[in-house]
Amino acid sequence: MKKVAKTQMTEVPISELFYALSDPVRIEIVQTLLKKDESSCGSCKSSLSKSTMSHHFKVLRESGLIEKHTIGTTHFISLRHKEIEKRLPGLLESIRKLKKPL
Amino acid sequence: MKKVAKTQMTEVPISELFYALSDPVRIEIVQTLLKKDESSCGSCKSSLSKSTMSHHFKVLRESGLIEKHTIGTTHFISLRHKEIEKRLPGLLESIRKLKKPL
DNA sequence: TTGCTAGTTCGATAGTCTTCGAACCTTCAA
DNA sequence: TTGAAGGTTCGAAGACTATCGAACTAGCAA
Repeated sequence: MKKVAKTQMTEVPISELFYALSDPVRIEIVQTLLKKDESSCGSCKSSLSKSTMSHHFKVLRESGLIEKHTIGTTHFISLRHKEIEKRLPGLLESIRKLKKPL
Repeated sequence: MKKVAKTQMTEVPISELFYALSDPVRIEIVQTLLKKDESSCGSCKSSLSKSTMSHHFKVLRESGLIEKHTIGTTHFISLRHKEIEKRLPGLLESIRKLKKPL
């Protein structure tokens, strides 16, 4: 039986999770995911370069907020709703309602 | 009529609020305030220097999470419960329950 | 194979953050 | 007035961050 190295939400310190949300770009990504439920990386359009966006996705992933599953050449990302709700109930609903400036 | 320059919670971008919570030291301060309800700066004891602690209090204050009222030579700080609850309902209750490592 | 698409990784740069000790400020008490 | 207590501010050091373009990787189609 192979052990899947899936990041457990509870392993990540909560400060890291808040850190992931401390950047307006990343909050906007989360909001996009809340609307679309799932999305390819590219569909989170932004004026930033793709390497910068890739960096932000990585931060979100390592904080345990999102996860990625690749289908062919497209990398789909989605929020880890259950885990987030378990740790910080209501947070996602609050973020959904936020308006700019983030 | 003098204008009181009290920071309005809604003026501060939400990313700044999350940033304030992205440091374990500051989360611990918030937890302390949740237990004691109000506290002097000095009572949030820590191994860090007082200038460092002062810095963290400033970050928390500027993010709108805490406020300060001075009585004599002691500076009391307290959480801005209502404002926080309005913007991020349930957050404080979640933070109260958090265990180390933060 | 070749080339395209969609992302990741690398190296660099400029800016920001945490932390400290030293110096400073303010209030109160002797 | 002097001194102590409780914080704040300053300047500096070292670590970390956001951002970019360039180079790279993996899957798919022609």
